[in-house]
Amino acid sequence: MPRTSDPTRDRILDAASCLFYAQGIRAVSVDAVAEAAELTKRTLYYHFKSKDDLVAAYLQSRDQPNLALFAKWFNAADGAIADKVGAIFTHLAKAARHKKWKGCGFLRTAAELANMPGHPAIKIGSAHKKKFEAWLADVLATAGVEEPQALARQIVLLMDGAFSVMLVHRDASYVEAAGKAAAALVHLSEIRTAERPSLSNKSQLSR
Amino acid sequence: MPRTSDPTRDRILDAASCLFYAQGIRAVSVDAVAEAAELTKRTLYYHFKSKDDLVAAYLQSRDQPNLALFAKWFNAADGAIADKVGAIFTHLAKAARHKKWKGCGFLRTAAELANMPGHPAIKIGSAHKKKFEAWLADVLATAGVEEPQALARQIVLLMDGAFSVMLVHRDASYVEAAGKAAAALVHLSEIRTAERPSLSNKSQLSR
DNA sequence: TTGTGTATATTCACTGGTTGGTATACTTTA
DNA sequence: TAAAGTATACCAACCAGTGAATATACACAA
Repeated sequence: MPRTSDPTRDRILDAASCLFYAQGIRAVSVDAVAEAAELTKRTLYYHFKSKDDLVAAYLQSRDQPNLALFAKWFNAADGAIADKVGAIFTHLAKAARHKKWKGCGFLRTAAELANMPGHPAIKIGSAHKKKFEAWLADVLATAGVEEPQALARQIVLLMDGAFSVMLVHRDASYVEAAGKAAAALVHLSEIRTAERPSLSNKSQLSR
Repeated sequence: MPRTSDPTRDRILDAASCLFYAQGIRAVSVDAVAEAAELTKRTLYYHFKSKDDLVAAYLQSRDQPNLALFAKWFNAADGAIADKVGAIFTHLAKAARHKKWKGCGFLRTAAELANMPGHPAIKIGSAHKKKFEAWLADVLATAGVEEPQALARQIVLLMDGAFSVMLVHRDASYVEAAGKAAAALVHLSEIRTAERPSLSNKSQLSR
């Protein structure tokens, strides 16, 4: 029976995460992961049944930490809902300026494995993105925004667009542009909400 | 002296485009390209000095056709500027429903080669995306929209976001959502333009 | 027309290295 | 002792790239 924590497995996963994110899936060999984890390939194959399995585990291990980070950025920000959404992009822009930043691991993996639609790693990526979109729709709904699900999807598109465009241009101002667009779309929803005669006008409408 | 058209080179490029787009860069071997082009690997290496060179040529060959396609979709659409921009997304959504569609080759290549920042293929991708953004800013400016460059960038972010998210979810409704967001942002710019007292109100403002 | 030189274009066979994955035996630990 | 975990050594297939020989095409001279 598997223990709840497995140090060796975690060490492999840490090494795999580092390498896969930095260099890509197919560019990193199982040998390279084993060497980085300071053990032999045979041991790695004792803990993971194949490379595909390892790749899936890599993305799975990034699921909760990533979601938690976005939530932290959102919750730590002051101001109206548009400002809190904007804060996510501001933090993202800062992270994107780091040399080691290489975009979104989920999107890059999906891009690389686009010819394997049923790959477990892509399913994990899909679930991750869905979770983020659902969380965003939830906080938007709580803030009383009109059509929170549609707005959340639009913001996700801007965010993932920024992730991807950055890989081509390496210019963090694209992330800021995405943040401005997101804030504008949030304001637009707030205006629509305020205009609706059946609802009392929201006090947090900043202008 | 090289001829203006080189059938053999073109045949290699066609085979490479097919395979690289369908399966990804590192997933396709030079042998596979040579076999698809019905010649030996050694002949391929006579026309291209390396695989990297071939990859760059592949993207270069997609530059103008892609831009022309977007321009065609835009020009063929009737209505206000927001509708013409929306038409690009509508056509994109239709294309995205095809089984063989695998997103944007430029973005996917950049995602796969993210660990090689100076790779010629990424530079070609960057130039391609810049060209599209500049073209979009130009048509927006011609339509009399406020801040055409900022708006063009936001639309590009939505479009590339749709390209990328589609690889994860395979759900064309994301493209439609991006189109709606783009149209909303265009309308927002038009409203701002109409509100500006120093400019006479534009006649093409549809509503 | 025929022969010859030359640059272009193509092929076969090969290299040295890497790949994902495994058969088997050894070591640790409960 | 028995199971879990690790290591050595190995495999067949594949990889990007190359050396040397060859085939083709065309210019020009005899």
